[in-house]
Amino acid sequence: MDELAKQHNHQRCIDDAMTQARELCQRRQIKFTAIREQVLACVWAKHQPIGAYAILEELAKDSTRRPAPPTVYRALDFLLDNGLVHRIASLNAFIGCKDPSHHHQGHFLICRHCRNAMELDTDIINSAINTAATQHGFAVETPCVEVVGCCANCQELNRNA
Amino acid sequence: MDELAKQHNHQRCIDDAMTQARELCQRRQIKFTAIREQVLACVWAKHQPIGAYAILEELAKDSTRRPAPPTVYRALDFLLDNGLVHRIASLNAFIGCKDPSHHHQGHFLICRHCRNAMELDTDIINSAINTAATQHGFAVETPCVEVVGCCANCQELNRNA
DNA sequence: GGTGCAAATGCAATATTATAACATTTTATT
DNA sequence: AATAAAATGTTATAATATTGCATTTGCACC
Ligand SMILES: [Zn+2]
Ligand SMILES: [Zn+2]
Ligand SMILES: [Zn+2]
Ligand SMILES: [Zn+2]
Repeated sequence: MDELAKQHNHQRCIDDAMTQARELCQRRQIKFTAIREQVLACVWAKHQPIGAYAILEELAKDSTRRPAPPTVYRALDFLLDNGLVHRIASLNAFIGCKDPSHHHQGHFLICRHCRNAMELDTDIINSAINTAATQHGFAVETPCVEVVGCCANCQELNRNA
Repeated sequence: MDELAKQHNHQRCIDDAMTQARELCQRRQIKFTAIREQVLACVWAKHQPIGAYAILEELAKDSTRRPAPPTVYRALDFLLDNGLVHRIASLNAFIGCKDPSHHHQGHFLICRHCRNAMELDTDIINSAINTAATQHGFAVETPCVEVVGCCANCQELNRNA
């Protein structure tokens, strides 16, 4: 069964992520301010990548006053710099990183139906990229892999439909 | 020596691309109109991905009247649909496809210094992606691989600098 | 040659994503 | 308290992309 299927206790995903973030910021002596925490919570609300302006809408709901775009983008920049979120270029959207303590550029499987994105934790793809790049004398810095397709859960649902 | 190095005769890249496009459109009974041809020529002017608005500027130079954004985007949509160009999501830019007759999603090595993008023609990366995806029951549709780094030529130049 | 249709283009407005520039507030340090 | 640095607020604007509708063009049909 896929980790994103119905049974999964998402509150635990959220709690884990927020706890990891707090601890990571403490270790690194950087500030996990209220805004940064709110933005990270928005990002972790779902396993679907969320856009900056959608985050802005969420923040507007939670407090009486609506923050301006730079507020959200600055928080996102902080979270990106510290590896707490990844940016999905092909969607102009952001998603929480499941392993922020270890610096890396995530690879994502993005379901076209349910919009969930899953971060891969395999080295297979990086190896293949390095092999191909090396053949051309190219020095890899930041590989960006965003695979659109259909997740296991949605394939199952479509079979039953 | 890298194919993008100084020796390479780029006029030939352009001529080949335009000829291929004309023939492909003829075979498929689709229209290679003047605008589409101009846009494709802009895209092929360099090996660097070019943005839609930069294309628009180029078109404005060549004729007295400046086209509106939809003109360029429609031509790009046509070229994308027919595999004549690829979109580089991480740059919001477009680049000519070097093998439009064979339907595929390109993988790109993008140099951070000279901005040239090279399309890979290897299956290694696709295999790795499929392997990783299959482990999660994910059905791959369109893999997007955009690797930023430093090309062979620029590494050479930096060594000498 | 005209008629009608579909595809392509022109055009104006607007949506979406992201950043620049500068003011103000907060926090930590001396 | 004085100072400096970091973070946030605020306004405006840049950059990318799309919607909706009018007009033109190319082409099949009569
Ligand atoms: Zn979850
Ligand atoms: Zn799905
Ligand atoms: Zn060339
Ligand atoms: Zn280079």
